[in-house]
Amino acid sequence: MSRPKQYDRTELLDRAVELFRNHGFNGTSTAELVEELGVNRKSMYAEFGSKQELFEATLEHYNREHLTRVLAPIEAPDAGVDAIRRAFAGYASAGEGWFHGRGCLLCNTAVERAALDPASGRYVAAYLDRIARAFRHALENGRHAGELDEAVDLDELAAFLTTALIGVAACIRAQAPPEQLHATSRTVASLLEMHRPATRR
Amino acid sequence: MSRPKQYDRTELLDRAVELFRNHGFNGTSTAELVEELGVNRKSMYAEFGSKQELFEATLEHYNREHLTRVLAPIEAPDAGVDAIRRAFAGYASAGEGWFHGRGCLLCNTAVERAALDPASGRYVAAYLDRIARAFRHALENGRHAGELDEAVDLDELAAFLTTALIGVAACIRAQAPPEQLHATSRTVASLLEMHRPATRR
DNA sequence: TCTATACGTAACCGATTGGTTACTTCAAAT
DNA sequence: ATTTGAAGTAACCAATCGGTTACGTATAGA
Repeated sequence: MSRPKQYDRTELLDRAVELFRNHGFNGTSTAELVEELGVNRKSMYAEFGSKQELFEATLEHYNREHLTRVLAPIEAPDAGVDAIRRAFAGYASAGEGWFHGRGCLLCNTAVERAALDPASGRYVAAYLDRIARAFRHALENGRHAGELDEAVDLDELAAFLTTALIGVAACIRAQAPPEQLHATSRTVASLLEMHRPATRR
Repeated sequence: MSRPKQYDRTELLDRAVELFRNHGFNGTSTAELVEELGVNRKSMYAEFGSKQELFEATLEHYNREHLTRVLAPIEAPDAGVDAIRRAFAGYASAGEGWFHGRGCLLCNTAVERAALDPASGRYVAAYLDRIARAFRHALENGRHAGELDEAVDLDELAAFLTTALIGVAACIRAQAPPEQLHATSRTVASLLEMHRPATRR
């Protein structure tokens, strides 16, 4: 064979996540990518092809690695209503800390690129669908566990939770007051609580 | 005096709203602005100074004109709980039509620029505050009209509605399924309904 | 040790970026 | 009618954009 690669693709993608999340696609130049990824320009193009393809690989990586960790509580097989509640509380708290002003790469992409770039649009559509299905899954578990009234429309509630989660992510990116996010989390929790069957309350 | 202007500043700003809303700040070049505004490059710079200043003038214009119309129902002196309900229903419907894939300039700016550009950040913060105060105002009216339980924390509910509204705007921009937005609208309505005083229900 | 092969380096490419300069046009006040 | 001063025009600017080329380098297999 020949000289082995002196970089790790996964590490490069992790750094690309940081750049694209902070500055967006248009706001990140190839010069910045070369510098922050710590790789040579030629190697970067050899590995990813183009800025657009690097961006798509970054979205793919973010969805597979980062989002999987973030959504783990509600995607867990045994997730129930409480997982949803704790997830929102967790996101609200994250908005105060490290994520403040950063937000979620896929939510940022949803606003910056989805309507302009078909490839980004497909990733965003899959992202919204993944979230909605995760909520739907946790809500179904909750109903089976008797945490939700039979009259509740689970698809409708899952759609609402999806929009609310995007709202939280967008507001974290917008550097909204942390109290706004906590209030949102508490209100979502109270909504779920209101849907508990009366007999079990 | 001298030769009068051959353009109308307000018309220019309306066209700039379209461009910046559709392609974002970074995605809109000065060449596009010159062409779509239908004004000469020199005149554009004479009128606005720089792309950044034009963008800020556009945000100001959008907030003063467009948002004032959009928020009118909930900012109206006599707005109550029903105004909030109808506003969300209206936004959800708008997402199916002309706004689909466009969204709201200030919500888009919240995600694309707020964390990177202090001037944009200030406009976005004022925007979030305006929305929260509008909701708070309508909720107060609603309580006085006996539409809301005394136990409800109006600030908390207003903060939640603000996040939810940003979520709707972001999802419209992201070209989310229209049904998701209607489901969100209906769930928000049901939440408000649940807070009606029992004696009046 | 030699060689084939893919990696790393750096200079470079035309196109586009935001912004300016030198000049012409035109309408209002004299 | 003349003067005046800002509006309009178009060519132009350096800097940066995303991407490529030519060349030097290092390593695995022979």
